[in-house]
Amino acid sequence: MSSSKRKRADIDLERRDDDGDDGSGDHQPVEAAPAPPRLQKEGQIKEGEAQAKEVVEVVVDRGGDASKEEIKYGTQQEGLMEEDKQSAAAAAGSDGGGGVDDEENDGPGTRAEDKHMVEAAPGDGNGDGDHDHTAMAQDELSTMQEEMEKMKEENKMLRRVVDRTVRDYYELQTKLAAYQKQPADQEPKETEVFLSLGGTAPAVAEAKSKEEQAARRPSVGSDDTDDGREGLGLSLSLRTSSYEDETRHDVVDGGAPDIVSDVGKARGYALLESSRMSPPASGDVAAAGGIAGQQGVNAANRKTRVSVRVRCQGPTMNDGCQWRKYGQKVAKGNPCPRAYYRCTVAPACPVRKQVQRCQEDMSILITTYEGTHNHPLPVGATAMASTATAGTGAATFMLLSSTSSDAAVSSGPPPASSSYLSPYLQLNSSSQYHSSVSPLVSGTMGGGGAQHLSMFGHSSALAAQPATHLKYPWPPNPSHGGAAGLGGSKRPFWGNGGVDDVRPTAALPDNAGTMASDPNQFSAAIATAISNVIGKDGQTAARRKEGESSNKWGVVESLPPHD
DNA sequence: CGGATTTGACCGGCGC
DNA sequence: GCGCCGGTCAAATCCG
Repeated sequence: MSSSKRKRADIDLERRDDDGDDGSGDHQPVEAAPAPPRLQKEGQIKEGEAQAKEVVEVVVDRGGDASKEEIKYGTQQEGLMEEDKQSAAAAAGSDGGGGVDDEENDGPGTRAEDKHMVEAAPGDGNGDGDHDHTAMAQDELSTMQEEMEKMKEENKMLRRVVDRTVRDYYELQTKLAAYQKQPADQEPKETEVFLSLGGTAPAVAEAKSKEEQAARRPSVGSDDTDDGREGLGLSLSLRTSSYEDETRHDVVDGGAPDIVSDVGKARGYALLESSRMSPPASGDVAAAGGIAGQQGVNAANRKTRVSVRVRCQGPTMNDGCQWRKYGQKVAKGNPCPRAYYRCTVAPACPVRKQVQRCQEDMSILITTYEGTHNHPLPVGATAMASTATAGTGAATFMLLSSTSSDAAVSSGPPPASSSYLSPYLQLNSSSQYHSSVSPLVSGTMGGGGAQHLSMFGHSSALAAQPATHLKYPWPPNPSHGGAAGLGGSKRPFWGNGGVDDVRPTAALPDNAGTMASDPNQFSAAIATAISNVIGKDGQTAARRKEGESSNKWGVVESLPPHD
């Protein structure tokens, strides 16, 4: 107070102390408030949008090393698309015939009902033409059955594809790790690995384009948008490129527009971009010693920056952490005010986040996390939140448990690249989690001490990792944690209720439908994983301008189920 | 009443 | 050196 002029970096901690005095920060935050209700005005999101398609695209650029990874989990154009179409067609057909009106569902299940309707309809009306009706009904019935059969087959096929994709994904990871090992001190050339499901080839294209530079064009949008909305798909792409290319993603700052445009087109995406600004001496970053929070000083310098774009209806994204708004400002280039939040889960948590909406698509929320949490994340924390942490190098590996088969994740050998740690992904639809993805992130802090952070952790996971001694406001049970569970009341912050779109649920490809149910989660998880992985890497680069800082961005785009 | 949010001012970094 | 701009502070206000 007296000395209002303190250097931010240094001050961070000081201030925190202050805060502590004032409000004894440890508690308030904890129980407090759900996401800030106010932003809602800005957002004005319609519910309808919330359900868009499920497209998840994760792009992680490891600028420092000039590598970029892109994972896209989304529109499975062909397969799913077709399915959708058929569904639609079927639905339409039945409607026409049976006059089903109330239920506009398009799922297969509905169809069955429709069928009945069809049969019934004739009956009620007139007694005449029973034969015809009957005949017709039977005819239709058989037709529908055929359709159903087809659909079933398609479903199988899709499932297979998904499985395959997942498998491929892991393989790629492994390969990637291998690549990483290769001496690439300086600027890795462009390594691109794309994994796509359902012929998401376009995704790749997009990825490239993106990389190409701000020229973020339609790729993303087009791809997803076009077909995306109708179907689900999953694609993953990994790429490594020299960071020069990516120097400019102003996304975070004024750049918003850039991405926005992108996103705008994409209509409904959630982008997760992660970048980290860290000093050239990347290596240290991690080593820096642990908890950034405590090392406030350095922390400032080695801040991890992760930007997440999510189509979110809520005022803010429910990332599982508790935030306190400390400022708001209108940044140049985007009329939408940018809100500044500080993590209040732990008294001295250095993590901050900026939330801003895309000017073009208000439904898209751009959340930028900065710093590393110095405390374990709430069970309900989302992957995104973790991202930040992970980025700092806290995360050594990530675990998305998945029941689903092949996903056999833990595959790859720890990636070894000097700074690169490969994530172990496991997609799991565990019973407890409502079949939600529960990624667990645990990281080793460079300092040698190992700290484990868990995002959506399983209780077990948490248990296993005694991380810090902080008291957590949230119950260890995943049951609560699952974002889903928190109904909205005022519970722990993450309780925001389903909040925004980020509802952990999705599971893997076990069933395309499931995936569809919430891709966001999945995407988020993936994004996190990726970012984590990448995050570890030494990143260098443009630490100066934030705009540029984006050397390495992880972008996750996720669209809610059908628009 | 306590805590969170709002909002204008201030500060420091960066580009010109 | 100046101005712009993003980020943060802190008093005032709002909310539960």
